[in-house]
Amino acid sequence: MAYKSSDQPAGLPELFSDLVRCETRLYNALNDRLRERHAIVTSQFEFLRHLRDHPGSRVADVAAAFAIGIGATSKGIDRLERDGWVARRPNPADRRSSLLELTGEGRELADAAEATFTERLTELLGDVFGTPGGAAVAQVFATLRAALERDRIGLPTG
Amino acid sequence: MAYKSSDQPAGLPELFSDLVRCETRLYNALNDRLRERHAIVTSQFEFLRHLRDHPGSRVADVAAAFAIGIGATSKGIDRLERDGWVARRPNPADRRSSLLELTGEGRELADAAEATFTERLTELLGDVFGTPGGAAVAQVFATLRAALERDRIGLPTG
DNA sequence: GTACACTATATGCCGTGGCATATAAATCAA
DNA sequence: TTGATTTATATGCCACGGCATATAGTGTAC
Repeated sequence: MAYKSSDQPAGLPELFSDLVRCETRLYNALNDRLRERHAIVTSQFEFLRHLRDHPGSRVADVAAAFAIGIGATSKGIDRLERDGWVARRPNPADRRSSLLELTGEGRELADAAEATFTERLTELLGDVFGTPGGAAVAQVFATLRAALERDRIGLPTG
Repeated sequence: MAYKSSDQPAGLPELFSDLVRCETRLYNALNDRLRERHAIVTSQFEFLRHLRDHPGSRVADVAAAFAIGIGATSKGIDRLERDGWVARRPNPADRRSSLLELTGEGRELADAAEATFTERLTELLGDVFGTPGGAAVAQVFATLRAALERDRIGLPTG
C-alpha cells in the first residue's frame, strides 16, 4: 500500500537534511580537487562525462538527464564549446537542434578528470559505502531515481 | 582498515550520480510546493527552521551548519530580515556579530512551511524510506554527515 | 502551398552563491 | 595604553541557473 501523507514517519526531514548536507560537502570537496588538477568543477565534469558516454545528445536530452533547465544547459554547453571541449554538429534530421560531441581535447579531459573524480570519491565514500550495506543503499537510490524520472518529478520550467 | 584509493569499487560514481540527481529533483519538487503555498523556497525554509531550532545563532554558525560561505549566508539573512522574518539582535558578548532570531511572523512561517515540507517529503519518499531498509539508509547518511563535519571536509572559503 | 500550431534552442533579466576584499571589533604583546 | 594580529561580518565582482521571451525550423490541416 502506498504511503498516505497523513502517515509522517519521524526521520524523513532529518534524512533529507543529512542527504543535502552530505551532498553539499561532497560536491565542494570534489570541486576543490577537480579545480586544482584540471581547472574545471564537478558540474562541468558531469557534462563532459555524459557527452562522452552519450555522443550525439541534443541540449534538451542533456537538460532532462540532469533535471536542469534547457536555458541553463544551453549556456553550460556554450562555455564548454568556448573552451574547446565540446562541438555542436548540425543535426541532419532537424535544423533547429545540434548534436553534441566531445572534441579530442574534451575526451582527454573527461578521461583524466574521471580518474581524479573516482579517486577522490573513493577517499570520501569508500569506508562508508564499500560494504554490503553500501550496495543496498546504492540500490535504494537507483530505485528512487528511476521512480522520480518515470513520474517526471522535479523538472524545472525551461 | 581504511579504504585505499587504489581500491575503486565499481558503483561509487554511479551512486554519486544517483544521489545528486535524486537530490536535484527532490529539491525542485519541494521548491514548487513551498513557493506555491508560502512564497519561499526550500533553502529559505531550511534557514528559518534552523533559526527556530537554534535561536541566538551567529551568521558563521549558520554558514557552518549548511556548509556554505559566510558571505552567502550574510546575504541570505539580509533577505529574510528584509522580509520581516528574522531579526539581528546585538550580541552583548561581541559587537562584531549579531545574534539571529525569528520574528513572530518568521516563526509562524517556519511552522506552516514545515507542515507543507514534511507532507510533500512524505509523498516523495514515504514509499521508499518508510521501511526498515529506509531506516538503515538514514543511519548511513547520519554517520557520513558526522564524519564529514568532524573532518571539516567540503567547506567553502568565505 | 499557406496559415497556424508546435518544438528546439538561444538570449535577457534577475536572484543567488563563491571568492576576495574592506571594515569593525576583539585579542594579544609589549 | 597602543600597535599588531586575528576574528566576524558585510560588500563588490563575477559566474551560473531559473524563468520568460525571442527566433528559427517543423509539422499539419485545409
